[in-house]
Order: sequence, then C-alpha cells, then structure tokens
Amino acid sequence: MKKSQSNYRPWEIEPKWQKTWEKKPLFKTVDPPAGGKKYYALVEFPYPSGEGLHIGHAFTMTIQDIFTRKKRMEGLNVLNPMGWDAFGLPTENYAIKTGIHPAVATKKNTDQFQQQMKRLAFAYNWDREVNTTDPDYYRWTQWIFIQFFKHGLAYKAETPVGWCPACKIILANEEIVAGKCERCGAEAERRMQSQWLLRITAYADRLAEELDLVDYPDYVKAAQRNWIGRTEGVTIGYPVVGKNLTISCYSTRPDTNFGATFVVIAPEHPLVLKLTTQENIGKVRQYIEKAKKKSELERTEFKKEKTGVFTGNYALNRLTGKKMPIWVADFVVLTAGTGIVVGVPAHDERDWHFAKRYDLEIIPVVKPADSGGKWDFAKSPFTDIDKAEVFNSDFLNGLPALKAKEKIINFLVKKGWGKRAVNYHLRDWIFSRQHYWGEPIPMIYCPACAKKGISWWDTKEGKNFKPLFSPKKTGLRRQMAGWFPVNESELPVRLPEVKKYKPTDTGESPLANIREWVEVACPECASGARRETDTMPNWAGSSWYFLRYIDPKNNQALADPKKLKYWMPVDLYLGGAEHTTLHLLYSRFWHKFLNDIKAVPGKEPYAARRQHGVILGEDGFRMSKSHGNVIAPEKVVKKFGADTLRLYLMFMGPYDATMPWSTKGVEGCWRFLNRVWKLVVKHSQEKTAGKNHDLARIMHQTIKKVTEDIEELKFNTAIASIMEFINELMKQPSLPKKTLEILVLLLAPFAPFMAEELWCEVLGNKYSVHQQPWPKYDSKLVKGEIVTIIVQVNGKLRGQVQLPSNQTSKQPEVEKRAKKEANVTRHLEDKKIKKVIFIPRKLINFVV
RNA sequence: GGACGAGUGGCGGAACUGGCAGACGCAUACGGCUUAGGACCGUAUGGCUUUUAGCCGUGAGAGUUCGAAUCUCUCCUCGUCCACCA
Repeated sequence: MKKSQSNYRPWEIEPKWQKTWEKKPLFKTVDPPAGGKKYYALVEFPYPSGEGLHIGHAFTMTIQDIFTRKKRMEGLNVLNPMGWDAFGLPTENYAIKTGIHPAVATKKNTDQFQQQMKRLAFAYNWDREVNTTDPDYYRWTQWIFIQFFKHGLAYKAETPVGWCPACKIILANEEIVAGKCERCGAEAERRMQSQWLLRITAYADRLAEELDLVDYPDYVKAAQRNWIGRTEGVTIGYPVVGKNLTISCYSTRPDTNFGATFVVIAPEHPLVLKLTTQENIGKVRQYIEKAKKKSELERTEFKKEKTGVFTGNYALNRLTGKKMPIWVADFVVLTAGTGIVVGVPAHDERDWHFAKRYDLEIIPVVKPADSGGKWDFAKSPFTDIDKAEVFNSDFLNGLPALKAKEKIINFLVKKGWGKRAVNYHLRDWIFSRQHYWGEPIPMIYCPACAKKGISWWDTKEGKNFKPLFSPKKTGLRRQMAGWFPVNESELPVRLPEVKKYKPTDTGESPLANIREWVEVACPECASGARRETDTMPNWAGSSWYFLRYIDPKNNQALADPKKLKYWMPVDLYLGGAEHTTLHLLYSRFWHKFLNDIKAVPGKEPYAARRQHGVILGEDGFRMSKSHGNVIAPEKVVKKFGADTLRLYLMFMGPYDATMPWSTKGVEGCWRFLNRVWKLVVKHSQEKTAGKNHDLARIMHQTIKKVTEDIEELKFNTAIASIMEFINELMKQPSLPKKTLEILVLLLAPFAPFMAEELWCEVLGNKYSVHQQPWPKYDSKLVKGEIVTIIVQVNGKLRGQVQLPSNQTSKQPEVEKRAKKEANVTRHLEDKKIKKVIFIPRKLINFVV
C-alpha cells in the first residue's frame, strides 16, 4: 500500500483525473453509419449568467451525468451534449450598465461555466458545444424564421404590450414582475404595438393530440393541454340596433343565450368608438384612457370589482328580440375569443358581478336538474352545465343543458345567425423584442412595394412556392405587403456594433439608431427599404438547439438529414418544471413545423421527458441572495470534493422532489465515501477468499437494484443499496478482488473520480474504470436459497418461517410449518380456521 | 377561482403490482478505541403497556378487502403552475 492511499484525499485525486480525462478522452460519440445503438440524452442548456453554476445546475446535470455514464458502460452510443442559451436580458442589462459588449461578457461566463462543469466531472460532448449567440448558430435560427414566414406562419400585427412609462421601453412579459417594471419598479402600463407573431395556434390541435405519442409525466401533458385550452362553441352574430353592423361573440354556453341581457366589448377593440353614441363618447374615451394606464396586475386581479361604461348603443338578440345594451369593460380581454362578450348574468360568475354592479337585468334560463330546480339567483349565478335543465327558453325548454347546447348551435347555424367555432386559450406567439441582445429578425420592409400591395408571394420566387398555410386564405398576402425575407444566401443577418444598448425612447430596438445597418435596398424593387429592427425572444434559439448538437458545424443545412435520422428523437429530455408550457410547447411547435417542411424527421422532438425537483436552502426556503441561504457548489467541492457533492445531491431524495439542503447530510456522504475508500484499500492486496454464498447473493441483489434504479432515475435508493452492500462488506474478514471491483464499478457513475483512483491506482487495473462494461447480475443468485414466509392470523403478523426456496410454492407444506410456529399456534388455539390465503414465496394468512 | 401534485419517526426519506411500515442517511443515547476528539468502530432508537409478548400507529373520517401508507368517497392542510379565456 502506498502511503498516499491511507486516506481519501479528493482534493488531490480529483484534479489529477480531470487532467487525464482531458488528455485521454473516455467516451467517443460516433456519427452514422458507425456507432450501433444510439442514445440521445438531453439536458436543458443553461443561460450563462455572471453568477456561475448554481446548485440547481449541479443537481440536474449530475442526474444526467450518472444516467449517461451508465448508458455508456452498457455499450450504447451516447450523445450527451451541452451548450449555451446566451441571448438574454441580464447580459444586455450588464452591457447597458458597464458598456462591455454582451458577446465579451458571454464568452467570459461560458468559460467559467465550462470549467465548473468539468470540475464536477460532467462528461459532455464538448466538441459539439453550441451557443445561440454565435452567428453560425443564429444563421439557422433566422433561416427557420424565414421558413415560418414563407409558409404563412409569421406575421406582423398590432398587439397589446407592456410599457414602462419611466424607462420608456416596451416590456417583455418576463420583464414585468408582479405588474412592475423589473428594472425600475414603476407600474407597467399597456399600449398597442406592431409586433411579429408566430401562428402557433395553427398547430394547437396537433400539439395537444400528439402528446399521446410521447412519454412525459402526466402533469406535464395535463398542463400543456390545459395551456392550449381548446373549447368548442359558437360565434353568434348580434345586429347593432340602428346601424348596418353586426358584432359577434364567442360562447361555449349558447344553451343560456335566451338569458343574454347585455354585451361587453374590450376597451382596446377597434370597434369601440364606432359603437359609441355621440353623447357617450366623452365618458367612453375617458374610460379607455384609464384602462390603458391600469397595470396588468390591477386589471387582472381576482375578485376586483368590475368597472365599465355604457356606449349608448344596443345589440339585438334575435332569439328573444331583446335590445341588449353594449358596454365597454376592461374585464374583457381583447385577444380572447372575438374581444366582445355577450353577458348572461344568471349563468356566469363575471357577468353576474357586472350586472349587479350596474343594475343590469338578470334572466334565469337554466336551473339545477335535481333538488327541485331551486336556485337563488339574487345570491349567485348558476353555472353548472352537467346537471342542469333549460327553461324559459322557447324550443329548448325542458332539455338538459348539454343537449340544449347542441340543439341551439344547429339552430343558429341553420338560421345563419351563428357559426360553429373552436377557441384556444393558447394565443399566437409574440415573437418581437425591442432589445439589442437577440437574433435580428431577418426581414426587410419596403414602403414602395407596400404601397403597390406587393407581397413576397407575388415575387418570382414566391409564386413558385407552395406554402403550408395559404397566405391568401389567412389574409397575410395583403397584410404583409412590402415585407420580404432577407435572401437566404445572405444569412446570417449579424448584430451590428452599437454604442448604446438601451432601447430607444420611442420603444424601438437600439438597432433602429444604426442607419447604415437599417437602410437597405428592397430585394424586390431595389428602392429604399428598412431592415426589421426587432430581435427575437429568448425562446427562439432554444426552440431547436437539440437539432444543432447533432451536426453543429454544418454550413449547408441546420443539420445533415442522415445524422438527424440516426439521432432523433431525443431519448430522454431532462429539465425543470418552469419550462412545462413555454419552452416545451414552443420547441415541439418548431419541430412539427420543420417536420412538415421535411427539414427534420419525426413528429415529436422528445420521446421522453422528465422534470427535476428543486433544492431549497438549509432553512427550508427557496435559495436566494436576499435570504442568505445560497449553497455554492464550488464551496462544497473545496471542502469535500466533487464526488461527495454528486453523491449527496443524488442521495437527498427523489430526483423530482423539493428538498431542503442539509450540511449534515453532506457529511454523511463524505463519511460513506471514506468507508468505501478504506475498505477497498484494506482488502486490495488480498489473494484468496473462499466462496461465500450470502455475499454473492447480496452482491447480485445490489447490482440488480442499482441497475434498475438508475434506469428509473431513482438514485437515492440506488445509493442506499450500495450503502447496505458496504455495511455487509465491512463485516467480512476478507474479500475477493472481484467483489471490490464490482463495488467500484457500481460507484463509478456516482463518484467518477474516486472510482477511477480505486480502479487504477489501488486495485491496479487498466485505465479506465469508465470504459468497463456495466456489471451484470445472475438472477438465480439474486433469489437466494432460503426464503422467509410471513405468517399472519386475520391479516396480522404473528410470525415467520424460513424454508428452502423449492418448498415455498406448495401450500400444504408451508401451512404445516407455519402452524408449528409457537406464536402462531397460540393465536390459532380454540379457533376455527375459516379460510387460508396463500401467496407463494411470500405469505400465508389464516382467517379465523 | 382552476389544473396538477403531496401529507409516513426528532429530520431527509424507503416500502416493486394491495402482503413484514419506517430501508438508507442524519440526529440522539450508551459503549469501545484514544493523551484528546466534533475522528473512527460497535449497539440501541415510532409511541404506549403488565416487555419470551401485546396494543396503537402512515393528515382526519368513512368504505372495499382475509389483508390498505398504497384502492374508493368526504373533508383538512401544504406545495407548484395558471388565472376575469366568455
């Protein structure tokens, strides 16, 4: 034994092996046609902040690392890449503050992240590193955007946006925290702004239905379906009294329409002023102004009193002939349904409150089917559709509400008063950001062509193009006149150098100030045109990065189709619950679109998804600087080494749980690794050891348990079983080398540094332990020769008997033995056995 | 308000498909080894009792079952995400 081996010294062995692994790489990832069976393991790539790797990163990435190390030892061709989601606001804000170019700050941060990851032994395919801010990368992000445009899925429209009156900038949703500007804390307002949108709603049904094809946690599927929020109903037209105008409202409850008593329109709706009479116009204008100033928070706060103002006009309910007053109110959301709502106060919570407040008529038309049909409409609306009966509604009377809904839809459609409609909670994706640090949207606007009404689909190239979604039908052909994509051969459109990174006072991106960049010739008519100065949101680069890892240096396509066919889909995608609806849905959308245009194979990008939990501070609160409860991974590494940190992170509990940090728990793992070290060193020089059946059984049980548990990401119980194994080994006077080797192999994915040192230096084996095949178990040995059978009387444990394995499946023998057990005999005395339940190899239960 | 999930010792958590509740670790107590130890090794540790054993016990209450932490129903508490979506 070398002297250096007497104690476990991670701070010496870990940097040593880190260097060796860099010099003599452990793992090869082979592209087709070589390679055999593939496994593509993906973990969400981080935003490289200046703070460095935090404990949450270490946690997630350790899960991924252990899992992929085992897959590699099992002989699979594993792709386990890493990259940087590096566009984003913190870096831009840092640039605004310091003047340091975001690219420079990004480089510094990614270098630091990479160092920290290597220190934790994360075995990524560094030769496939991608960075969303690299022009060679965002060239393809822009290319994808252009395909969206050409296929009629990218368009510009006026949408309400957040606005900070103090900073004078447009706020992205992620910049509005609790209704306030993230930067300065001022109350955010809303204003209308022309923005690029992606028509994700065109894929809404497929995004929901095709969830059946993938293995995601149920709650993720439920959340996505919920987010998409498909409802079926009808849009009903209501003629405006005295005007040649019909307004339409979407309803999922047309069965209540005989009870409609008013109509409400969103204050931002383009028809508002048209619908207002001269004498009411002042009040309405005032109300619209007030609504605009209201913060998102104020406006959407639950249980807040509803406000509104009467327009002076009426809409006609053709079912009843009733004149319904038209109101303006900010509880109506412009982008939901048609932006106009018909009020049925007797059967809708919001309508009821609004009617009460403004003393509008409440007409009940649906009542509970049971409990005698009684309901106090003065106290609350009746909103249940399932156990409800319609009354007071002409030809619908007496029908169950669900039946009535069908009947009236058919009636309205036949009459031409309504149209069947499907609505989604999901909205088209606002894709513009007025910021510097993002991918420039590769579009050019030509006012001359716009004036002539020429759109891209009218050009030579566009005429021969077959869009997936006809721009004629969707109206884009006219709407997008004057907009042309940058010629694909001219991609990437690089971010120009700017002096000021701050958005302009008008809310435009800082790019708008760079004249020589903005002003270009129109690709169609060569007259003076402007580049789009908006940039893409953060979500853009991350919507397809998993494809680029497959072929990161390809400059002909986003990736080679052959390679895509081999590697896709991702076999396991690990990430956080915060991406359940946005990132996951967005990237599925992009992938489906790319599949539709035959750029990638397969309907779904991720075959399976798992979501990790959260590590809380030692005090049980979420880690945060202000709480002062942040655990820095590098500090733990310094004190105990990376192996202890990795082991503890995995031993804390299930990978998807929320768990508090425990310094004592870390020490427990440190002690465990020390015991392993001493045990292996102590027995490393032994030559012989006789056969030990008990030991063999335990060893094979451990291999089985660890193998199966890692597969299911149950690392905590895998580690527990290795601990049990060690506890058993420590009782043995001597141990065969083979047993020690198995122990080291099982530990290799968890504690890669220590396993390598024990394997090579202590046990004297060849480099490297990580290139060894994963140990196999013998299922015969796992079972063992003696089996314990539980004996119950009336379901209560009264004893147990031990029998040779081959006798445990025959009831009479087991019963005989069980009755001999003293404690069992006592409980059976003076009693009649009514029934005997027997489960082979497990249990016998006497019912008396 | 909605969707989803979770409630097990002093603590983190085990328990496969309904079959020994509390694995493993922490903490604690006692003992050993030590000049010493907050190191290491060993033993014990859900509660109660009349302790070779019995009773109680997985948020509360009911139910199904020979048998329930696990399945069903009602309720309570907590967490996460979403939220005036017509």
